[in-house]
This record gives sequence, C-alpha cells and structure tokens, in this order.
Amino acid sequence: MDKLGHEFYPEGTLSQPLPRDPILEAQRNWERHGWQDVAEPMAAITALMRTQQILLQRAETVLKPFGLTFARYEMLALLSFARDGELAMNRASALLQVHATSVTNAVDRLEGAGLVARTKHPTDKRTTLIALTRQGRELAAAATVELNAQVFADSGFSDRDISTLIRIFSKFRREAGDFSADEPAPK
Amino acid sequence: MDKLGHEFYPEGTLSQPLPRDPILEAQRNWERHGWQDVAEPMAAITALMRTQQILLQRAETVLKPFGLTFARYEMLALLSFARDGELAMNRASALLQVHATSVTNAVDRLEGAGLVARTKHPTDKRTTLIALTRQGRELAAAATVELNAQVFADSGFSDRDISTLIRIFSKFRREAGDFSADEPAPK
DNA sequence: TCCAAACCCTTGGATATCCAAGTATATTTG
DNA sequence: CAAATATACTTGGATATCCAAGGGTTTGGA
Repeated sequence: MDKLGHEFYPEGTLSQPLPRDPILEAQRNWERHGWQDVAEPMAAITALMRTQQILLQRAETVLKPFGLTFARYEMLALLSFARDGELAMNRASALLQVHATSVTNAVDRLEGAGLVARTKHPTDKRTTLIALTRQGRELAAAATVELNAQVFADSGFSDRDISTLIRIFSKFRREAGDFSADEPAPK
Repeated sequence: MDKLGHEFYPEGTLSQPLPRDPILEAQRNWERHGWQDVAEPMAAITALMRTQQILLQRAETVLKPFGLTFARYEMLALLSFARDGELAMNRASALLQVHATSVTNAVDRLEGAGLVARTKHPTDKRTTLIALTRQGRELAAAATVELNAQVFADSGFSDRDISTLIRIFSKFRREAGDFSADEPAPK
C-alpha cells in the first residue's frame, strides 16, 4: 500500500514518519493555552499510550502465525507457570487484571482451538478451572521463544531505561491499587 | 459490587489489590526458565501495558459524563488546535496515529452528536475535511478542564519521572518511525 | 436454621482497533 | 494523452475490552 513504509516501519499501516512529533506539538499547545502545569503529564501519558500501541502491534505480529493474540498468549503463559498447569478463572482475571468477561472470551477461543480445557472445581461448584492441554503447552513455549527473540530481546529501550521503567511503573501500579506488597529492595 | 474496592481503587471492577505484584512474579518465572536476558524487558513492557490500561480507564471515567470516549476526545482536542478548526481526515489519521477506519468511526459518532461536521475539500474531491461545531468546541474545552484537573494534574508520576518518561518514549517513538525530526535540545 | 448478600461465570450490548476490499479521485508514467 | 499506480474514505468482518444483568452456588448474619 505505502510506497515506502512497510520495510522500514513495520508497525501497522500508518504512513511515513511525520516531520514533527505530534505529541510534542500537543504539549506546546497545552503550554500556550495556559496549562503549563499539566502539559508535561499530558505529554507523558499520551506518549505512553502511543508506545503501548506500538509494542502491542509488534507482539500481535509475532503471535499471528501461531494463531494467537496477545490476550490469549498472556493466558497461556500464565497457565504454563501455574501449579499443576491449572488455574481458576477468577484467579486468572485477577492476575491478568482484566474483566471476568475477557477471561471467558479468551478461554472460549483457546478451548475452541484445543489449547486449554475447562474443568469443574472439585468442591466449589461456582468455580471453573482452566488447564493447558499438551498442545497448548507446546504452543505457549514456541510462542514465548519468538516473543523473546523478536520483541523483548530488542525492545527499543536501553537496559538502563528498562530498569527505570520497571521502577516507575511498579510504584505507579502499587499506588493505583494493583498490589500491596513491598518490592524487594533492589540489590 | 466489591465489598471494598471502589472507593479506594476506582479503576474498573477489578478486585482488591493482590498480595504480590503479578508482573514481578512473571519476571521471576522468566528468569527461572533461563530467559534472564529478556526477563526485564518483558516485565517493563508488560507493566507499561498495564499502566496504559489504568490511565485509559481514568480518562474514560472523566469523559463519560461528557458523552465522550478517549478516542473521540483526542479527535476534538486535535481539531481545537487546528488552523481554522478544520482538518483533513487523513491528516487526523496521521497525527493521531490510528487507522483511517478508526477516524471514520470516531467522526461518524461525533458528527451524529453534532460536535463536528464533514466538509468537502475545495480542490481534492477525495478528501473530507472535519470541522468543529460551536458545540463541539465548547465540549472539548470543558472536557479538557476536567481531564487536566482529574487525570493529568495528579497523574501518579513525580515531576522527575514525567520528564524521564517523556525522554524515554520520545526516543522510542522516533526510532520506531513515528516521526523524524530532532527534538529541540532540552533547555 | 434460613435468607439475604456475596461470589463465579456467562450472555448480550456497546465501543475501539485493525485488516481486507471496494469506490471514487489524483497523480505518475510510458 | 491514456493506462497504471497511488491516495482518500467507507463498508464489512474479526477481536478485545468494558458494563449490565442473569442464573447458579456459597457464605454469613439474624
């Protein structure tokens, strides 16, 4: 579609690079309109959202050949680390930080693909357990290898920036109520 | 719904804080499985995605009383800074970094709400211009006041961290091909 | 004990995003 | 100048997310 673009900028079907950073322009606009005090937070949050979009698209591109989306991959990865490869759906919802309906949706599709199986909880009839099938475990392992190699190994962030991001987001998420434990002091 | 939760952790219908950080646990799992070299990038990217989700939900909560979503708000804000309050749809697509179909979708709804109007481009018949209505301009201004006060003014990041995030994401996005200009050297 | 409240999962509805493909218009090229 | 290519927007299809509401199960207080 694009004359250039795909070879150089493989993130989606968007056009060539813009001559200016649109988020920096938005920041300047905020400052000009008298909102100096929030111009930088606005820019940081907007840039975060755009960065998330780019990274998500990279992951989806890698996972597509496996027939997986990032949401489904996250579910498989979570299960692959669970004791007995089994997890209650409400537990998955809490750990993945998504709505229960999103878990239902993902499990429906994964089950349809033969990658997970639903089981009844032995004592609590309300609860449904999810377990990886052998096929699901193998696919998760293969997909992880590719994600590691194609997305995480060359993330676009320096090692130093990665440590910084982990620190900043960890603090943010704790204050937002995601979790309550204290982090182990960095060595 | 939750016994506790909403007053203290207003981000969605998720349950109480977890005792442990699930992303840190994932990082430990990666390390245990021999992927030490990508465990930190994985954790940083996963945390970024979760942080984006939290911030997006905060923005949506603030915008809901205005009948706006974040995507529609971004379109209104962009138009409010455009020369003559008018912008070609393909330009909006480039500046907002979303697919043309997403712009069509947003403009359909904004037009239905009387907030923007489509106009024909004077010379290029392929192109459609979008313009704010008076109502749209007023709503954008009011929504911005609330977003500034309720999301950006107390973002959950320190001033220092905000500067750091802007720097890291700016570099990342430039290298990802979002834009090509050099940043003005920080004063 | 027993009934209201809480919890677990699912269904249905709304929105946003992307991709593929189609229509119309402009530009480029032979 | 005409044909091929590129661009602009829309439509249709797929997926993910959330919320609201409903049915079944468990828990806890009167």
